[in-house]
Amino acid sequence: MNIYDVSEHAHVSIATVSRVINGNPNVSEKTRKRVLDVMKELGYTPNVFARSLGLNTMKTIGIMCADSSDPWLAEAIYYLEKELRGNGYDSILCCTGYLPETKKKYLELLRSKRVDAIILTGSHYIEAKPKDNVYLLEAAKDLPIMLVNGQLDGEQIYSTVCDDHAAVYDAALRLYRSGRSSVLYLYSGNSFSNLNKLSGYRDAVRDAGFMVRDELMVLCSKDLDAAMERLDTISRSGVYFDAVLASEDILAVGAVKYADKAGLTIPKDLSIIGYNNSILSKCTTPEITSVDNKVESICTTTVNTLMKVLEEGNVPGKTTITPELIKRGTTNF
Amino acid sequence: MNIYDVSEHAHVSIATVSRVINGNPNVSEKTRKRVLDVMKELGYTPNVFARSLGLNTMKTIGIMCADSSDPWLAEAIYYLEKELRGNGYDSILCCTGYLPETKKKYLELLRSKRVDAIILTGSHYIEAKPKDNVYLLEAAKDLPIMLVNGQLDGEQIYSTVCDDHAAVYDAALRLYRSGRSSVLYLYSGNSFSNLNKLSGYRDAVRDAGFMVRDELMVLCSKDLDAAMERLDTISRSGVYFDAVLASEDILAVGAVKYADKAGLTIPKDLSIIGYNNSILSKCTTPEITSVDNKVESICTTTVNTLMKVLEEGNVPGKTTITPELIKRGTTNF
DNA sequence: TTGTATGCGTTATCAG
DNA sequence: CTGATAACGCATACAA
Repeated sequence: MNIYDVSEHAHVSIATVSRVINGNPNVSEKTRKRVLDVMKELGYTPNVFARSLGLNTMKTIGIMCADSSDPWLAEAIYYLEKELRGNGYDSILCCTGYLPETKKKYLELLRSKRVDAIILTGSHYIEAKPKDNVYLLEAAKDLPIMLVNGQLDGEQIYSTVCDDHAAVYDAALRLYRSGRSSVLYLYSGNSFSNLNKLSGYRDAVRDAGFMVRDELMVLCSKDLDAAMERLDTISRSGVYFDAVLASEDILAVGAVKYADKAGLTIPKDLSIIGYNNSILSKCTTPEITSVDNKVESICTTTVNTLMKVLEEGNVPGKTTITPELIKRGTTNF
Repeated sequence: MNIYDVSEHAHVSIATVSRVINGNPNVSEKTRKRVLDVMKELGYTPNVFARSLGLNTMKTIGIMCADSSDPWLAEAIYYLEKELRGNGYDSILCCTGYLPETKKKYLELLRSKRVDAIILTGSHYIEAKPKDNVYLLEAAKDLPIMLVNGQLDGEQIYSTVCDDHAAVYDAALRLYRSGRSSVLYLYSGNSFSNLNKLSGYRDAVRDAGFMVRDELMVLCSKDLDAAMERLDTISRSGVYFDAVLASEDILAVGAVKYADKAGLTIPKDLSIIGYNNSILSKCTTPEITSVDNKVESICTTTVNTLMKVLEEGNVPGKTTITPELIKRGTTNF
């Protein structure tokens, strides 16, 4: 069942059939109707492979992420896919894990599939050392590279980021202003985004007139129990803190559980702020004040930018989205 | 940069280059090496579009789900993608939402992309009325249809399901055996899976020697606050219950919040069991006893089955996975 | 408005 | 072991 069959049945050439398929206006209404009828009658569907070969594109975007089951990434993927499909593009999903070599390997793989662009979802794709990002600059010579919550300067590389520094700065400052004297910052890694957040925390501590203390900046694996135990250990070791600011909601949940266990009242004895405004922040009692980093905005912006890029339009290399602090029960402001 | 360029540089025919690419053994070691060297030197990558056209397959599977940001579905997608990629297949993601028409539309869309098979993820794809599933039977004439946690009999349709009936039956019975007299069943819809669960609940109530009462089977939207308020309303209306069995963890979280609000002690005054054993079940205090329905097993089984199907192997149309009750703090057994 | 002819980059079937 | 050549199904430049 191909374009030839249709052309025969409709008594026209394949060129005309092709024109009908592609909505070319240079077809008389009469023949157009006849061809459409035949197509329906035969149940004809154009062969995308043949079309792709000629046009050298399949209208497909590669979406890379470390782990699509991570709540934030899952939500991002949801919006990206929806938005891309709305623009007539398919999405090939590719979960790369967190290892640099595999990220690189999968990027190559997607590239060999001739996708029209690649979206790197999440802040884990930008490494601290510039040389570790060279492969992205290299790839961007062939196709547009879109960064969701990550930033890198380069030709054909487009970043849409949430202003994490400002968000954490603001959150920390509010804690101090509400009477807290010792805000512990709990974070889960050294990604681009995490480094920004940490720097926001540092600046806030200084601007609030306090000392930045190493023992109050705590690295911890992205796990509820780990966070809880970490805080417990720190407290027992004699370090005092009356607020926890976390780089992820799950760590903030850990903080709530720690408070429960230690018999602390929230927010009186311990204030807590999470990050991402995910469903997790609503599962605890009290519910967790959390930074909403606007996944949906970031993703729709990314896709809109990409569409403009693919239409050869001129677009900025970086767009910044402003986060918002959602106040709930773990803070007293 | 194509196979002709390589053939010229290597002084062989394109047939030989093609043989090298595809690992055909009928090539002398010497020429193979020469060709490989040239390919590397030129940075040649085979054009997947041309290859697809010839072979009439792109080694790509369509993954449909209602909403990839739903935690259970997100996890399923993660495992499916990983497993498929391990077998050399790409995954095209397609979020269809919950409306029958759009599900149908997107199925057709994926079909027109000539994917090698379609995986329907989640129990929302099987409708109660047989006629509403006819389109799946129709599609299955062209390609394998895999159901993840849904069941439908038909040629080229393969189901991998969790025994939800048994899981809920078992959970409810344990509640009664632990001294509960009035177990409220809270559920969020009438999908295939939900109907199975409900029937498991009913059977357990009877087998425990109690009456099945309509007011204890409560339909509620899949939302934390909705669940909490629903329970509150029911309780105020004079209906007594000392246990809540939920069809989703999020509803169980709502039950925990209800207990907090109503001043009930968990599990003494109110026992709670959730479903899915998701991260949500660990966020509350106490943590929620929940049914683990083995997402990973279901997904790897699905992909393994699919691979056998694509190799023309003989495989069963239905595989059942046994769930497991994970005991935590919201029950006293 | 319609038709003819050609190219897109492979794979696979033959013949050597 | 290697090479020539015909599909694969479509889009499009050019001709009519």
